[in-house]
Amino acid sequence: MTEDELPPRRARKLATRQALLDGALRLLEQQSLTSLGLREVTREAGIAPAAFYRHFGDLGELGVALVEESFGSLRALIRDIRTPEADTEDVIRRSVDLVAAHVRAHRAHFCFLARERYGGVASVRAAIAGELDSFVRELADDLAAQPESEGWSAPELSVLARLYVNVLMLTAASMIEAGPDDPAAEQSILTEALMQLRMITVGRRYWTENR
Amino acid sequence: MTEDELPPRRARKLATRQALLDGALRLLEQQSLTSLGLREVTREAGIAPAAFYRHFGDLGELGVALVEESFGSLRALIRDIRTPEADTEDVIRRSVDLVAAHVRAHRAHFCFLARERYGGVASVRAAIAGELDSFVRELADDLAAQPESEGWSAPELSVLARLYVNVLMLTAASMIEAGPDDPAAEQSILTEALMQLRMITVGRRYWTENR
DNA sequence: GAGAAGAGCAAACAGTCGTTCACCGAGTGA
DNA sequence: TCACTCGGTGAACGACTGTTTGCTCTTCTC
Repeated sequence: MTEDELPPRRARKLATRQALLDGALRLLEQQSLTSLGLREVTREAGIAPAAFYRHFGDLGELGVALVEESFGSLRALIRDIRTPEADTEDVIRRSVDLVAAHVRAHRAHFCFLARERYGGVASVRAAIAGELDSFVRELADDLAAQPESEGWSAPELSVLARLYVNVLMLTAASMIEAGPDDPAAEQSILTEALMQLRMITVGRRYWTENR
Repeated sequence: MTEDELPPRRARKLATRQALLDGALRLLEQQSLTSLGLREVTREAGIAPAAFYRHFGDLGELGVALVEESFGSLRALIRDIRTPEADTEDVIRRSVDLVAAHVRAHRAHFCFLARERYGGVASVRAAIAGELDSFVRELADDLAAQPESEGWSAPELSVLARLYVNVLMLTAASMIEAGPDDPAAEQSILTEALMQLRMITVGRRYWTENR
């Protein structure tokens, strides 16, 4: 096994930086980024207020860092969803299951993304939009590689991909809003998402002959 | 023509209440409800901080009132969209146009709704969700009355209606994010929304034979 | 026209806020 | 080993916060 691989100096700095991110994320489950206080965050992280400036110049910077962290864990989910060959129904079903599992495992991250996607900090909104765009592009590429996409133009595939992504993001947001302790509500949200994805996919199948 | 119809006492009270709502809405274009300050709002409305309590016990109460006001203007839009008989393509096109016009006319209201739909104040989130639910129910009823809905169950119609509503709400949110002075971006958002609605509608047409 | 009601005000309350500053002490690199 | 870098500290700053209190002055009610 390898050693820590990091000089203790940098390691400690990264650790308290992470403490700041974790503390902020915890607080952001109940409020929005614009209402977050610098002292509040440092209190939650267990450091002095002034130490904040050693890591971020601004609470907005911390917000952007949180976006990167959130999408970092999302990328694993995306990689799991992207399986080139499989029955369409299976892909849909597995996508919904994976999103559900991921929301359960990273509730705070999704809560943050849902809240700040149209929140009050422009730089954070832009960061989220950019990450979602690259997600949409990846999905559009995957869709393009499938035989069902014969006769589809690139813009059409992009629009379809965004529709899929939006449904999944709204599903995640609904799960967050339902709370973690309501399996019945969660189940109905997931079956609804399943049906919406199926409807869209039926539309996709007959699109070229009805466009 | 009729007189003011209102005792001057109540009229004045309603006027300053409206000034509070207007001022808050103006501030909420750049921040979120949880970060809104009571003094900030009263300053914007031109009254003393203490006078706030004559109208609302709480900033959350003001938020709920803003939800009602926002959906009040939305209801006019919904009534316009609901036209029993028309070609499906026409309905889609007209819906997108109406949403676009309504966003342009009531930008601040949509900005508020997009931001607080998953924002930090639970009572406001609940109020928005409730209004959206009743919107979904109305649309589902309209859809049920159409001949294309033969063979559809009530839950299926509800799911479809929610999908339509979500697309329209996300379209509005995208328009807000693009800003009022970018006609090119606005046009591409609207054509994307149009295509998404068409794809869903194709799915609807072939749903019963592919479900 | 007298008295009650109530919308709005200024002032004061104890807190909290973001930011700056000099300073400490442990890790770093020669 | 010695100078140095630098993450973290505690104190202090003025500004701003939500809420309460007692008070005006207009409007309503009888």
